[in-house]
Amino acid sequence: MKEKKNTETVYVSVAQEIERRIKEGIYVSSQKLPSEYDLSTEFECSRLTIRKAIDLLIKKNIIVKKRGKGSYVMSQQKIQSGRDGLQGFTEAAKAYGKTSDTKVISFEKIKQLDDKIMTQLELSESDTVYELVRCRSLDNEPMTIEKIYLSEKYVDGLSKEDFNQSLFKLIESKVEIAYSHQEIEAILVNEEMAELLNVPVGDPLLLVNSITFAINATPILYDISYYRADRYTFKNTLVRGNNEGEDR
Amino acid sequence: MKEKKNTETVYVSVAQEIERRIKEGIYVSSQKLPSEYDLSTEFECSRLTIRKAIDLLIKKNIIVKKRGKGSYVMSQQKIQSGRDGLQGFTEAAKAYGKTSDTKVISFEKIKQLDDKIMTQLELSESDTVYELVRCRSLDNEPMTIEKIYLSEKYVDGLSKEDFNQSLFKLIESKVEIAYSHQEIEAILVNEEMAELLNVPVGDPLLLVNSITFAINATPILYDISYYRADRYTFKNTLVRGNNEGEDR
DNA sequence: GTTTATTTGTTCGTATGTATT
DNA sequence: AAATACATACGAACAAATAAA
Repeated sequence: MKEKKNTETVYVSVAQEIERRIKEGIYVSSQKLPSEYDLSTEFECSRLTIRKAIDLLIKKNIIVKKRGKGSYVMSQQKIQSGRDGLQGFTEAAKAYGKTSDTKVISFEKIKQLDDKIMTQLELSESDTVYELVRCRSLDNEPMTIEKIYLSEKYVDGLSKEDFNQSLFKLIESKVEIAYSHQEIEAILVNEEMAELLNVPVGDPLLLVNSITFAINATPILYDISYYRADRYTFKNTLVRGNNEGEDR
Repeated sequence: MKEKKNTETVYVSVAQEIERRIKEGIYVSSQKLPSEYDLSTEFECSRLTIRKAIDLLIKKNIIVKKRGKGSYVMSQQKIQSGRDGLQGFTEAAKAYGKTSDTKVISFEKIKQLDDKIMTQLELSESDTVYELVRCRSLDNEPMTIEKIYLSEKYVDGLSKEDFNQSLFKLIESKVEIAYSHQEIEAILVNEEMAELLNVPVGDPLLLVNSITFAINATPILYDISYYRADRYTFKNTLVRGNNEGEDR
């Protein structure tokens, strides 16, 4: 173990400082930031380093740039599901100052699984698949039910109780998680879900299907999540294209 | 306005070539790309240029990188609402090989507008606001109803017929659009929407509220869109954080 | 209306650090 | 321990968009 901890990379710490100034109100929304050149002088680093720092903040949807004009602080800053990537539930709970809780409802071997899911997981009929059903609550109010399907090899040796904690942490000891594709749609609650989520039948739900992959594009798990629509929304920021590729 | 074609920037054309190879199947999903060094040799440019090209493809969710390992082609490539930023409807239509169509239902001055919306648009009671209601169809099937609220100054001199085309194009002649915040939720269809969208009352809908801003963080328009849930889903890709800033 | 200054965008070259195999 | 590959950082230069003189 070497203790070069603080290293912090210049551009990350510059980004943090700029972000701090925005939060402090030193750089106000709708105000132009100092130019890259000025910032590089102030922070005593190269302009490219400033650019990298600003790129970070653009990725975080805090800043927008315009060629020939300058960099601007973006209006507001919302909590976005998915902004920091996967695993947003517990985070979001923290951000709203709520307690979060995960309960395992069932965990069992599945004999017959939907063909579409099997195909997407790149499994054949001979493979054994497990189904994990969990209920996640905010402030003890059930918010979402998730059904997760994963191949035997990722849950080998694990039992029901192990899944009360972060699923990703468990799986990442076996394989590295890289990204996931998700699809959001709206449906009506059925009896099964109505009971689990404690809402009346006929209420709308947000249904989120997602497939999670490892770095080498191997599908790891298929997740079907049902969110109470009256308590949960997905937030998002779209930035007007920089016209890189094609026209629109 | 001249239409500058590609080739001008090295890293963009490199990115396009790499993307082409992925589409052609030369670089297969789950396969590692050549190293940045090898690519820079092949394309006869600096490694930084390759990195910028790859950064572009990462932003497009086509590639994922892992420090010390390499760059990998991401599995699949889905059409994402919002991938190219705002104004996805017509694009998405094209991608699915469908015809799209926009009809103006109404366009009129509003006297009393919801306080929340007025606040978000940073307008006072004395300001005049217009409401534009449009219906957008795919293959002549109504898909979404959008209610758009904007200040008088952006629609000055325009009449109902002008809005059958792209709203953004119209507005961008007056002010430059930079980004928008959106929020997705699920609701049940009411009678008004049921009729306009031609679906039974009680069906679920995707409700998308969005605020669009100019570069200087001035809110331009407030958009409330209702999407038929049985025909429309939002797709998204979440990438596992690179642990840049804080911990999570 | 043309020129000039400012500001971001792109690209090269070079060097060193860090993670993985 | 060594080779490979990505990450960070510096300096320098010119291009292109924008706004001001």
